[in-house]
Amino acid sequence: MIKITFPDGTQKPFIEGVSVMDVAKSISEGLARNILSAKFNEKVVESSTKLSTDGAIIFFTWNEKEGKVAFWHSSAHVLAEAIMSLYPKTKLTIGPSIENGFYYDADFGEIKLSENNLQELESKFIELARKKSEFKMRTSLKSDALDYYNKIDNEFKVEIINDLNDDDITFCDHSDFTDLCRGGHIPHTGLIKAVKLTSLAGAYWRGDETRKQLTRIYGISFPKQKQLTEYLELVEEAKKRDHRKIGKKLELFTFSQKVGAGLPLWLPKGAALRDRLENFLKKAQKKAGYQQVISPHIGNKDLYMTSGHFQKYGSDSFQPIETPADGESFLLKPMNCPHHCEIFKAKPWSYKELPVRYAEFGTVYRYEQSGELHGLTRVRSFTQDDAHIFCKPDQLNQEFKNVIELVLYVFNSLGFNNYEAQVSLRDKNKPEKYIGSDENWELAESGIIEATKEKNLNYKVEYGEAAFYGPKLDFMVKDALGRKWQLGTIQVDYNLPERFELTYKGDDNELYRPVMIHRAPFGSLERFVAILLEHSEGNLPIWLAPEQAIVLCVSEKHEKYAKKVLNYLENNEIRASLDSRNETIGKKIRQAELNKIPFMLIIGEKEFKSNSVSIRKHKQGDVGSKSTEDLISMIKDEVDSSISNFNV
RNA sequence: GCCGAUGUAGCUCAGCUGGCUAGAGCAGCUGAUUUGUAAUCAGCAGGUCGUGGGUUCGAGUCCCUCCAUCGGCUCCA
Repeated sequence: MIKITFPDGTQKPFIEGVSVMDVAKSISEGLARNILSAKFNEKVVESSTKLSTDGAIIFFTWNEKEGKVAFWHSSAHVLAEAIMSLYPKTKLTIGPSIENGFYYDADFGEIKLSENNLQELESKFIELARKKSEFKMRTSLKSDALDYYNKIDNEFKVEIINDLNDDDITFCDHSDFTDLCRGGHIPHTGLIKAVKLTSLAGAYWRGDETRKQLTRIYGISFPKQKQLTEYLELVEEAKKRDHRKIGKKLELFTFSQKVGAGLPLWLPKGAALRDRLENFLKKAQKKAGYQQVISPHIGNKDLYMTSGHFQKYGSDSFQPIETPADGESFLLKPMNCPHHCEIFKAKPWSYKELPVRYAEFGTVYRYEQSGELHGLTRVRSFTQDDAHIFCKPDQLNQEFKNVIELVLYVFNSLGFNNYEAQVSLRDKNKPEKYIGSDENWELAESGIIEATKEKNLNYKVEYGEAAFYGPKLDFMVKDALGRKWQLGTIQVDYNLPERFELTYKGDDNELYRPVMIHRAPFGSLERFVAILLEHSEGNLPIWLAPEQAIVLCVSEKHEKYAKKVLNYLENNEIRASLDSRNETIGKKIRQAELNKIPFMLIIGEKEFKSNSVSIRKHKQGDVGSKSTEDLISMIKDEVDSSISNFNV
């Protein structure tokens, strides 16, 4: 007999060799029907796994993440089976579960798959799933596994197996299909009731651009048809939050083929919105001791040779601008730091004057790959809310923490509560990707980690994500479709000060090297506005809203009084407009609602006579009428309470 | 840059297997109406069908080039 402990602490004896599924059945038939995955002593097991020792068991259903992982991973197996049955010459590679669904990467050889083929794959998938084939794990010798894949000429699987350290290789069989696999499956294929193969994409083998491009099929599956329908509806809903749509509708920005891909054009309302964001940050930065500087949009190539950016990015970037003079060339500014370094160099510094904090809303230009452009989130011209702090090494920790404070203030003020903090360090195996000494890197990395810990930030570490001159603390936020984007960033840099030979004089009359912090709470205005629009669905906080109020008159007869009200609003610095068109009040309201204007002020005979306005709030409807004075204070109160102040 | 898809009026879309002067709704303009909390009615105007080439008696429709956009991959100072 073995003793099995359940999550609630109870223990039950079982005959040695009892299967995970049998244990589940002993609790209830219902659980047994719903179980998708299980862990025994912290290890993922199959439902068919036979247990032979004492231990703790946890079952997972669709409601748990682990259940979904097993479900989607198993779905990838069925997809692979469907692929092999329709395209027998395909070489399978890998097929993991992902955040929302799963994919399988395969080499289809000469066959060019298009989205039309997904339909038949989907039908085949369902046909195979309905067979209710059990997933069974099987162990094989490494040499046998290699023989098998060499025989069917699958160099990808051979490579995977060769990279495995284990002597025993595991396979997962279901029906007549087998695949190299680590394990973690649902009991049988029949549990997969609904599947949608969502898209087709090219993906490089092992994510390496220089290696073979495979065909990736993305899909998502569910235990119930209804869940699939709901999921697809959710995706449709999310698409409505797309900043590209909202931005167009609200007339914030546009693109022009003639101007060029990835070069956003800000329309008046969008430009004004940016202006408000800039002023908001400028105000906080002033309090935090930053000084605004301004640098040109181009810089001599030598500047970027000194910084190292040209060597690193020169060939993949906008090419230098040549002048009539011999050997003179300029680069479009791809970042502001070198300029700020030169600003710092404009005069000698005493340790008493540090830290120096230079801020600039600097527009930069980067030649992003054509396939990478994406609305406002990935563009070729964007404005960073950039600043560089030059400080003494012993000031670094405090300065870094102050910057975290500022970033969090920005995020909180704009309602980004679901950010992810990421410490991006270098990949020590690829020293060629970075500049500077190991010693400087160690200092910078430990500096970031220390300060981040002291601020009690929850963070995860990513290796190989650092900038080439230093490590970063990035703040990642998801868009409407769950894609992660880096917004705020704080970087510690010991290297550029060295390359630019920046110095300050210490109390011992010796010259010292300052440390540099690069930071941008928004990241870029473009990306920030994009994510802000997706999060708010275009319903911006009222202090940011392009239009805070609109006066709607019931008929043209009331235009004169309406103008008076508008005037009054404008004199009180409320952004407002008047809709006095010859249209019904219903239509004007509808349009104001669609334009997401927070306050709609309706004016007709009644209001004219009583010298009042009838107030309707966006998404809320009629909230009664008020005198114009009360209206102003009501709006002002709401504006004031929608923005918080930065306290140092 | 790579894989796949898409591109028709300012916007959202229709246009079957190639066949008369390319359609609709919204927006716009003109007129009627003077309106009370999410679309008043009528008329008018608006399109080199992304671009360039090709096949054909004939191309929005088929083929190729390029451009742009969308979903991914790679990249992201």
